[in-house]
Amino acid sequence: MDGSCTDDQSTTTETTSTVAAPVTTPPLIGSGGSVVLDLEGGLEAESRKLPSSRFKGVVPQPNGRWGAQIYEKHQRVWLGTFNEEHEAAKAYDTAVQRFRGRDAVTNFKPLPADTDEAGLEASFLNSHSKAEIVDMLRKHTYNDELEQSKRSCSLHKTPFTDGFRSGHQLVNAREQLFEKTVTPSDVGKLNRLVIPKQHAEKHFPLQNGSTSKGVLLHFEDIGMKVWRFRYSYWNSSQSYVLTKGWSRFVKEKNLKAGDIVSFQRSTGPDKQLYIDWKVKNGSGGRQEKSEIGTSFHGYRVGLLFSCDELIWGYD
DNA sequence: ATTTGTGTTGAG
DNA sequence: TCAACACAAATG
Repeated sequence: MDGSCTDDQSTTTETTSTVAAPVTTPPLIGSGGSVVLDLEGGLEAESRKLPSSRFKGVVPQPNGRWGAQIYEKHQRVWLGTFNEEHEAAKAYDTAVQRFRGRDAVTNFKPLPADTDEAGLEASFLNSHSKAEIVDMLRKHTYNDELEQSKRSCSLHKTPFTDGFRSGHQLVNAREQLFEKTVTPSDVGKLNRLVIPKQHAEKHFPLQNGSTSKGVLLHFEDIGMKVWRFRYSYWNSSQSYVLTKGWSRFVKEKNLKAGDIVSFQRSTGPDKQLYIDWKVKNGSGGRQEKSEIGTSFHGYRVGLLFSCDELIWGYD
């Protein structure tokens, strides 16, 4: 039935590219189509032909997913595979801007240029090699890296951010590692939190020997309470997880599915790890009593970040 | 057993 | 340059 592609047939909006791309996709394939034999075995009209994407740089994969690719110097550069067609299209957009410059033709980009955001992303792109950008795209970590880049340099125009150079008030500067919106099972009776593979491997690499038995990680929360979680890799589900100790965190913070947990790490030599959480976005303020009085902490870690270019602690 | 992504080709 | 298609290399 509907199994075949999700032919929304263009929702118009998709062709918002700057200049070209006025048409994208012939409205409808030649109805008459000249294709003499359409009926054949007719079992699955799908099994034979692949969907064919409406987006530039996007190609269908046999398993229903989407691949992104860009060409340079006569050869293809693979940008990875994605579940959603538009994700692949966005990956292409990112790549094409890094490869061909600011005003290359994209699938979406030319959205209301955020003036500021655009500049930040542009500098982010240029501060990385093509290979690095491609790598991020293939690993699906581009957005995280970009966000992190934005945070580290809040170097606006303000010449002096008074209040900061207090000399001794300089608390631990942290960098955001990643966030995860917890699933029902993360806060359920399985007593474990699955850490998305790409983040786990990047930030919490397990040593060869530790893979099976795992390690004990220490995290400090907003109230300076230290949490210890067993971190290991589960071969059965092939996933990285926080197990022992996790359920207590869920209980104390009263975490619910949809809430977001965030992991940070000190940028200093200590490499101290931090954990924080916030209630699901738009969750009309579900504030449980939470005896600990944590009531609501605005997730302000973002303000504590340091920028590599800002040197402060050098006594 | 699946999935990725490369080899290759033909069209634009 | 680009995507369609086939299928081998890579992964699980």
